[in-house]
Amino acid sequence: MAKRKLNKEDIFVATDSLLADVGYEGFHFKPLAEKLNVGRSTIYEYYSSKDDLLIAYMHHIMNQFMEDHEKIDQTTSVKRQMKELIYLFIKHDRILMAIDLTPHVEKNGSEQVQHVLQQLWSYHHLIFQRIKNLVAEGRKTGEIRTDLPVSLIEMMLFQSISLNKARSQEALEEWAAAIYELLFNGIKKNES
Amino acid sequence: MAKRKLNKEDIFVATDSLLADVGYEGFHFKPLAEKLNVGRSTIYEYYSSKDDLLIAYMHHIMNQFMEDHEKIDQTTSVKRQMKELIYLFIKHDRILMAIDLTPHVEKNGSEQVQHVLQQLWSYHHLIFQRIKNLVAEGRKTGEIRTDLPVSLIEMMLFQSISLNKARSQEALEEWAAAIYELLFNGIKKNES
Amino acid sequence: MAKRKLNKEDIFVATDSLLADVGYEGFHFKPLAEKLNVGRSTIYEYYSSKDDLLIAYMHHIMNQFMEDHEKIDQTTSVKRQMKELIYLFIKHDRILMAIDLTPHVEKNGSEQVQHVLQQLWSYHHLIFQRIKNLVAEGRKTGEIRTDLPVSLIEMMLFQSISLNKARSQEALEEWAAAIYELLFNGIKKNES
Amino acid sequence: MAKRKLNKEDIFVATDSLLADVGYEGFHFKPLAEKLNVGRSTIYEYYSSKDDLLIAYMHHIMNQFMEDHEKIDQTTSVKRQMKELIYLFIKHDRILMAIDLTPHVEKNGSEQVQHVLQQLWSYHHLIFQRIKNLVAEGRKTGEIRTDLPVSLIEMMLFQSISLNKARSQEALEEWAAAIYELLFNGIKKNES
DNA sequence: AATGAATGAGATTTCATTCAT
DNA sequence: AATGAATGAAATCTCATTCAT
Repeated sequence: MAKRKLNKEDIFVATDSLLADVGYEGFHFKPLAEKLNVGRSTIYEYYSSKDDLLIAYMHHIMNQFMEDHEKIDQTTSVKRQMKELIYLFIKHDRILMAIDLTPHVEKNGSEQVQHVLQQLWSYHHLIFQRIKNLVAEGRKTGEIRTDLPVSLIEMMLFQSISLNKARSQEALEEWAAAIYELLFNGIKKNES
Repeated sequence: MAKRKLNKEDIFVATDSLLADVGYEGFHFKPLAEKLNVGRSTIYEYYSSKDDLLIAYMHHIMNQFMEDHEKIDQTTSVKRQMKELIYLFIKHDRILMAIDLTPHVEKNGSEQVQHVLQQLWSYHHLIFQRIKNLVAEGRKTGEIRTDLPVSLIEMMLFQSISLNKARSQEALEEWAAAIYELLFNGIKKNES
Repeated sequence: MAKRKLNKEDIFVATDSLLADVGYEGFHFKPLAEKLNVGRSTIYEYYSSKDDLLIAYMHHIMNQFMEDHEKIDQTTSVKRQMKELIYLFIKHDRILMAIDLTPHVEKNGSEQVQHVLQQLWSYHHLIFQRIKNLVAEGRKTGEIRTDLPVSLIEMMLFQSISLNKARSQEALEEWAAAIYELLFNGIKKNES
Repeated sequence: MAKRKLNKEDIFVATDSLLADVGYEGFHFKPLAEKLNVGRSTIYEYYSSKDDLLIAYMHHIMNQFMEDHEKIDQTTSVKRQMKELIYLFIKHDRILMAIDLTPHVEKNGSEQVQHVLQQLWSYHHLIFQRIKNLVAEGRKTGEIRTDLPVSLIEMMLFQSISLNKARSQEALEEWAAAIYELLFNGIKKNES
């Protein structure tokens, strides 16, 4: 086996960390290479362009989420499903970042890229659709108020993904539960 | 016979519109100059650099918010104050955009810039502090639940700024009210 | 009028000279900029990419040729027309170089470029078709031998473009006449 | 248990084919290695650089030609010799490609390379000289017209090498004969 | 002998900024 | 005050070549 320093997994980790630090702009191969302790051009041995890398990264993140997402039992109550969904959002907090990358990459329409983007978009759509359906169902079953704009509820749920800054791994579930609590029952103290 | 074409106010308007359209990346002097119908170099007569312009813009946005913000009557109930604060967030939805600019500008530490940034940061801090105080007070007065993490409540309130996409001007108040409703009473239907 | 050093005509001249020196590869913006005594990036103010410049150059060359080409009286004898055509080839010896550029540029299919390429190709085609027609007609009128492969005659005529290396301007006509003589009557001494 | 996969002959064949396909630019070690089914770096075991390989290739092509060339009987008539020479050009159509490589390699003056280039140049020169001598002799013996520029006749003969695109192997001789016919007797139909 | 991996040099391109008028 | 023109720094990408196994 020859000189082996790098692998795609390493690159994902560094990409993730760099993106989290500086966002899409500011995401250049120079700092990425520095993080990985390799020459800038080495990365091109693994991904033939910046877009290529980002697409692969997005795919990776999305897939991880979709895998977990499919495990949610769709036969239980809306409340229960929403609780789980929120938990997933918190656990996979990178999807928001990944989704935010889409518009930047969409520009260059190189064949292959377009195809993967299509799939990513369908995932994105699926996630949002999932929320929409849950809210609609919750309204029917009387679990969710009908006097609030649906779009607001949907957006609020979706936004909850981004409420995860700097959480410790263990506390994830509790944090997700708290978000659920807040969204469902509000912050007002109910007199008992 | 100097053509009086341009003034700082015009530049702010164009900056705001361009930033809203394309975000920080994509914000270049070429399109900005096109929007203003002047030569690219003309803008340098008013701001000595891109950072300079952005700093001034951020300052402008912040000031507008702070002005309104000071009008909030701090002697009324926490609920009332929070309602008004949310309304202000919705009305001044540009502050989030302005705040997001900070990390991009921070890079180069040119003396003057650093000073203005400091002030902007203090504003940012002040806004967040305001939320913190309200939440703390609400907890004391029993208006706000104590079984939810304070930081979550604070973040959720702060995030509400970004829930303003594509609202019509008239509907602002209703939208703000809905957000308030959601946050305070939750999305769960209460059996009456 | 502001600092004016450069114009598109200058760039064409330098492009022509550089292409003649080093061909398509070896044609880089660095030496071109040096020839023009400007910074490398300055050229981008005039042409937004290397392809862009080359396309414009090809267009320029082709147009010059087509202009002259249309002046040929198509009602005279095949011999006369061919003589004139050969003269044009010699005079516009750059078209061969321009045509040779086509395959290099064709790769990147940016919208606008494709369109201009189409036109260039139609010119190229037109030129070759012109030769084909003349040869066919000459065979009918008995001016041209029928015992030689048509394609060979066509190729030989077309190749004559490239026989122009380092001719002095004044001698062009004589040189063209000599080529015509050679092609028509051969190099063999006819015993009179 | 070393896999005996590669030898210089294989590399020549692949080089020839790749050069014919894509020309000098486009001639990279990556596609070459793919054609050979070896790793890119393996080629360096045989040639220490791209230039090295190309020089060797040119040498190879030239030698093949020179070998055949020496077989031409220099005591027969000019016409006969010229006919044979044209045939050789057609048969060894690769020399033109090889000669075209020269300017690309000349750039870097690594000692060894320069020496081989010198030799190649002498071959090139020798070929052209051969034509020159034949033409001069033909003029003396009255086989060739003296009213045409010598240089034109020489160039025309030399150019005939490139008239070989896509000929089938069997037809080579006939094609060469046709070229000879055209050059010697012209394309004009002689009234019998 | 063969090769996977890494890399540095150089080419293309973008854009904020300066300069001369 | 306004601007057309020029430019340098930095980013993306390619490829010949080297290195360690």
